[in-house]
Amino acid sequence: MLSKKTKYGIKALTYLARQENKTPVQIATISKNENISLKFLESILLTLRKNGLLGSKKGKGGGYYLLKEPKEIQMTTIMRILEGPIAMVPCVSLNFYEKCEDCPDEETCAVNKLMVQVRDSSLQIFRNTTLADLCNC
Amino acid sequence: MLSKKTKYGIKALTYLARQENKTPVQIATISKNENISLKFLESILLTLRKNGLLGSKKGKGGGYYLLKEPKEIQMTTIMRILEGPIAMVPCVSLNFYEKCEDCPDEETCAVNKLMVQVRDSSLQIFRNTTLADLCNC
DNA sequence: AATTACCCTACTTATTTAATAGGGTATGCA
DNA sequence: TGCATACCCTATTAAATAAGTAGGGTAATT
Repeated sequence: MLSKKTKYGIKALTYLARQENKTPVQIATISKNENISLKFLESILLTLRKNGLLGSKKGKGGGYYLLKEPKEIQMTTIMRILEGPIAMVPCVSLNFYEKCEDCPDEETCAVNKLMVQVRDSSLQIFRNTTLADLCNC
Repeated sequence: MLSKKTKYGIKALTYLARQENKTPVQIATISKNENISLKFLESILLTLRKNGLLGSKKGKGGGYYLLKEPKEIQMTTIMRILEGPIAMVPCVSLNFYEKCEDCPDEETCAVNKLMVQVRDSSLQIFRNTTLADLCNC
């Protein structure tokens, strides 16, 4: 299940991507337009800034803005920052790999076998989709 | 993230699928061989029985057994019973649909748009994979 | 200097997950 | 008939995560 955090994050990013010029947009503006709890959104945007997707400007006329062109931002990047692993199990994760405690052998594990396929197909979609594809711009 | 319940369920089902004849297999046997907590496995197998995938036999020589041929059991069926929705958000779920509380319009929603694609690609894999594909038989 | 708006920490509530415990009941065989 | 086997069912719990709340601090702009 996709967390609200990720959902809201994607919505906020598309909102910023739809802006004509790169004027900073206030948190409160996004919060209002996208029906997202202000404080919760604040922490999400902060995460996105710390991970290099957003820039921010303080003081009057301040706010958040995209650091790259929407078409340069892959969904894989966004998903990994907000949601974590793309894979459904750690033992098939490329960026967050962890060995299973049970399961003596990954090679012959039925779950592993299946989830590698699911990971790859999701990955293909997330790689081929950019922020520009998600907003109508 | 895939729940342990689903993971264990798939492992148990493949274990049963690998049996030569359809002799019932005891819970304790599966539990031991697949490193699954006995009591937890018990509840998982019960769910699978109630949903028509497994049959059971009580008393001495009893246990669980598959009701269909492994190649007749799609992964979509197993996933929906154990994990629930295939989709990452309820608003794109085919079998567990729910409208979003936020989000005024699904048509123009960026998250919806993306998650429909992810759902479809996962669905394609789960539909084209049967229990027989997962075990080496 | 005042205002605006980001920045950060800590806390809380609800939900879900992954068990665990402890019996109850049906079946088959001696 | 009785006993052992093995499924069947309910309730409880510990831990983790999600989602949000509260409140104040700090930096930048006008």
